[in-house]
Amino acid sequence: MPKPNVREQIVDAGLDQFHRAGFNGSSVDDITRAAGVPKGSFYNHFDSKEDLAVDVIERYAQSAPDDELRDRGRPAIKRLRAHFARLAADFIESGYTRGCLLGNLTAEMADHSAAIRAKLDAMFSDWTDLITSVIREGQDAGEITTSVKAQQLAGFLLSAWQGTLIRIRSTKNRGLLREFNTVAFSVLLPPRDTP
Amino acid sequence: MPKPNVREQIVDAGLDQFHRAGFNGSSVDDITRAAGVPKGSFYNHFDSKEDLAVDVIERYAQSAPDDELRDRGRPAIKRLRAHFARLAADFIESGYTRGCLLGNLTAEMADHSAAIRAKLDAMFSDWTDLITSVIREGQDAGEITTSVKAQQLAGFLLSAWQGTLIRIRSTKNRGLLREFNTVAFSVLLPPRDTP
Amino acid sequence: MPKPNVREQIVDAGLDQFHRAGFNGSSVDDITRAAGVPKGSFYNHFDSKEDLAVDVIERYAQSAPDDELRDRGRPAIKRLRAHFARLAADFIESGYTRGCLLGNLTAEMADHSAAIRAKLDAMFSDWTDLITSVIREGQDAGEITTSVKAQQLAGFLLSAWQGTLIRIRSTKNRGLLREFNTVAFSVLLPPRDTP
Amino acid sequence: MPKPNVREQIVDAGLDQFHRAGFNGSSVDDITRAAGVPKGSFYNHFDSKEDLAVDVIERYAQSAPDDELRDRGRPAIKRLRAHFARLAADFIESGYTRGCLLGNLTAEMADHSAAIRAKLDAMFSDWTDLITSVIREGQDAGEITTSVKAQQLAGFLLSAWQGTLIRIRSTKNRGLLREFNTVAFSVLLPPRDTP
DNA sequence: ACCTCCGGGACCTCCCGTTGGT
DNA sequence: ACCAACGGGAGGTCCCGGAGGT
Repeated sequence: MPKPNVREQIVDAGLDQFHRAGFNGSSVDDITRAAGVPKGSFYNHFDSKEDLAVDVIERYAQSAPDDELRDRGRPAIKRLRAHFARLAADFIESGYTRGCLLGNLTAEMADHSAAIRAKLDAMFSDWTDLITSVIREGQDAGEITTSVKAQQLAGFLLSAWQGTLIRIRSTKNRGLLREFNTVAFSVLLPPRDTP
Repeated sequence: MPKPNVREQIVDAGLDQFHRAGFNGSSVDDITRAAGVPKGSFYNHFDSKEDLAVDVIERYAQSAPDDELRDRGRPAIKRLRAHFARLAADFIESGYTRGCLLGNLTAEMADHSAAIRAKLDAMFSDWTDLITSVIREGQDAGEITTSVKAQQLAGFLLSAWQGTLIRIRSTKNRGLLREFNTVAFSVLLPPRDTP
Repeated sequence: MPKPNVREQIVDAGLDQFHRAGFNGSSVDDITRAAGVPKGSFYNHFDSKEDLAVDVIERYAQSAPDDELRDRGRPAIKRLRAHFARLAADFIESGYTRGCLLGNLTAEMADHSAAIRAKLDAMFSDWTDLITSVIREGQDAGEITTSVKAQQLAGFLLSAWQGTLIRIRSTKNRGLLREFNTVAFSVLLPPRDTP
Repeated sequence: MPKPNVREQIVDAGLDQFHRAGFNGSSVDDITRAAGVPKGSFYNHFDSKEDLAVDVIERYAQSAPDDELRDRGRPAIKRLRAHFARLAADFIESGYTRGCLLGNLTAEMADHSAAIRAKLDAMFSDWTDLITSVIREGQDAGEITTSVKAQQLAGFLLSAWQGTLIRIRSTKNRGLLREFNTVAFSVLLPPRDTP
């Protein structure tokens, strides 16, 4: 058991703060106070708040749940549905707050910090890749029959999910989750037959 | 009304600043300086920066282009495509910056300002309503044949668009626009025949 | 019946505000808002906030209760006791807040505004004169037998009262009222005989 | 401790400023400028201006002269007279300005800051206790013979003193000092015999 | 006579990042 | 390596008073 690591505590606290209040809404002071470390210590571990954000994004992505996606024993579509259902459950539990840190920081910081944007891009990319591979497996198994390429489908699902989170946060209407589940997934389904 | 309207100038400048830098990233000083009015005048017109944001959101929504949607002479799907193509063109022209103010402010402020959230909700709602009516017309005309309800389709399109903007801003890869155009719209199209 | 007088309303509101929050704690905006008059009107009626304070002090003194003191049918000491009992009752009812506006403004402003100080002096002087005349009547009637001059007794009573208000506001202990009633008044009483 | 203590300097300057201009009349800028420290440093040491006021009150009370009261070699009444004479001398020297910080802050802030009120209460209480003990010694020695309890006498003396300061500041008439010396102290004296 | 709108400046507070001593 | 103290500057807000139109 490693001794309580100051840097880790700061990253943890930073993750929570950034998720709650955004980058500009979180002060270094807020973060160190929440971490229970002296404020002065911050700059021993990070060059800047921006630097912390990069680490926070990494940690957020690493600790995001992806068990459902990686469960190779199940059909691809079930894995995808389970994945987003899990994300939705967490979101509902929070009372439709916070949303996805990757989306939030993109909206807030993409134009202002190249380092943060690049990290967000990488994490989105990992996520897309993972979903792409699941879709590809579904295609190989014949479960997914659309002609659209796996990577595009993956990217689209992620975009639709991000947008759904945003819109639910503004409307506080969870009905949009149902739309996501039915409409977004419909693009994976085999073409419907004409009667 | 001879005197240049200070309030209007502040709203204009606030719109631009909030769009560029977000709510917390824009200072009242930035805004009044950009508006060319003395900072001290700000509070003659607005109770707070939050109060300004509410007005800015209103103005953003009102000045958003919706001609394409309202052009009742064209088929519904063409109108929808033209609408999002117009939004996309503006976005491309900006170099994939800024995104949609409604989405950005939702991501940043929905959990922290009830007034802002409510305004965002209302504007999203207007937008959804407009799209819903177009879709409904398309359904009535037999162009749109999916069984999903018009309102759900409209909501989904909007979410997908918001998410697409977010993800493009992080990846700087306009490929996602193509995904939106093909995949998102596919849900409107008549069921494809199996060969 | 004169039509609702803007100036009067400002003075009334100013009295209340100054009494609650002091001179520096009350803004012109607070006052005009409380008065229900447009803020811009203020300077049509008063040269400055200081100028208003002078009027407020006058009004405060004029509207202070002095019926008990003027009731020439009763013995002087009873009139004095009734006077301070009335002031005490008002003070208790307020929850030991506000104190005496004359004392408060003296503490806050005497060193900083000659005009205010002069007005306070005048009002204190009127009050002392009134009490002096009551004491003098008591002396003439043989009720008050101390050798101290009436004016000194009056001044002392007023000082003791002001100090009592101050101290009660800090301690929230109304016990000091009893001290005032017994100890301060004892100086008026005839020398006690040793049995 | 080699480094000039910034916090101490701020407290010193704050004491002087609050005493001269009151709480609302003193800005943090005034105080830090007088202290010769950068304004930005203020909030490293105090949570708020209110927080500083609490410390200032403590320091004011601690540095108040009480040698005369503690000089157990002298008769109690002489000690009390010497104490108030000393306070009066300081007050006269100031040109009847400033008064007592405890009384001033009570008048200005008692209704608006619980923390300040509580501190004022404590300091008044210490002061009363000290005077009470002197009076009690006088009673034990038979110098003070009134039947009133020592604590009430002490409280009354303090109230009368506070009120006297207030009234002198408004009238600029030091005659009230004489009244305090003769009338207020008379309550300590043994009952006068009738000739 | 009135009052909307204006404005320069100051209010308290907090920011992010550094420095110097341990 | 740590961190208390620091610091210049900005944060949002509100101040008192005046100018200019009705």
